[in-house]
Amino acid sequence: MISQKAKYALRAMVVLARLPAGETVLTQDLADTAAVPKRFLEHILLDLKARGLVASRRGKKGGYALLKAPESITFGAVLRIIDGPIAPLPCLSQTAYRRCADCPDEDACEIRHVFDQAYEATRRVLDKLTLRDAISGVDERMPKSSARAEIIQGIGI
Amino acid sequence: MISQKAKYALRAMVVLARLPAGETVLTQDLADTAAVPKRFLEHILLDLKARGLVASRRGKKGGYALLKAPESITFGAVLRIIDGPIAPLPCLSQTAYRRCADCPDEDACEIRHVFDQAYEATRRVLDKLTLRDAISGVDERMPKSSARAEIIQGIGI
DNA sequence: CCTATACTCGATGCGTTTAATCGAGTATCG
DNA sequence: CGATACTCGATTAAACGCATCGAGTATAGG
Repeated sequence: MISQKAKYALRAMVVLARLPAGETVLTQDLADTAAVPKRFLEHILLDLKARGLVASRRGKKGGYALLKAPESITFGAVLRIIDGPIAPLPCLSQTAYRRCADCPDEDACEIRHVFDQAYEATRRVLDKLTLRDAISGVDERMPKSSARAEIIQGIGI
Repeated sequence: MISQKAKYALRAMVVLARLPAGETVLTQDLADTAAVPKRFLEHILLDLKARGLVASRRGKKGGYALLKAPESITFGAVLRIIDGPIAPLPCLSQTAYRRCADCPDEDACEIRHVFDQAYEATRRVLDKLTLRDAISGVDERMPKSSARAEIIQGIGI
């Protein structure tokens, strides 16, 4: 199960992905739209910002916007930022490899071998599907990727 | 990530799957072989027993053995017993469906749609691969499925 | 330049889960 | 009948999840 926090993050990112080009959204509005506790959302957005997925502007007329095009933000990327490694075993993680303490030989580990296959199947989905995939088909009239640069420009990064 | 407990359970089950026909193994020996704290293993085995995956005999010459053939015990089955639902979202679980509290319309949930695909990919692996798959190729001289009935017989279930 | 607005961010609370350990109880073999 | 070994509820310490609070800082607009 993914964490509640990850669910919040993904819902917020989907809202941001639907945002018209050049617009930002206030944390409060984002919290209302995505149904996320505002105080909690702040922390989530800071994490996403630190990893370069969103940008923010302070003060009046402030708010958040995506820093990358929706089609270049995968579900896997968001999930890793919020929940950490997706891999079912630490010894399978690409982003945070850690040897199992009590495992003498990884290549001989039957459990690792099975979960390797499971993980690969999962990755093929989560590292492929993007925010664009999530919102397309549901609402066709949204800002196209070409307009995304303006948002970044407009926010002054 | 799967829990440490699930790792223990799977390691223990792999050891049991390798056991020659008709034999049982003491909890202590199983704990040593699979590198699991004995006291903790007892609880794990009780869970697996309650769900019909293993059988036990008390007293001298007691111990544990598989109650089903290794090829009919999937990794998913063990995982569900120990860690609960495998599904990344409660609203996707077949075994423990639960609506997300703040979701007005499941069919319109973009997050659900993406994770549905991820989950299906995972299930295709975990609900297909069995203990037999795990041990075959690593050690070819092990009890074949036909011998499994004797174990069940021998243990008096 | 001043102030209302809104992002920043460390600290804290607290209930749940995880990963065990303990000890008393009970069944079984020889 | 006694040694062995499974049974099982109680307890525990640490970590984690899910937030909330308050003080701080940057910015737009008057």
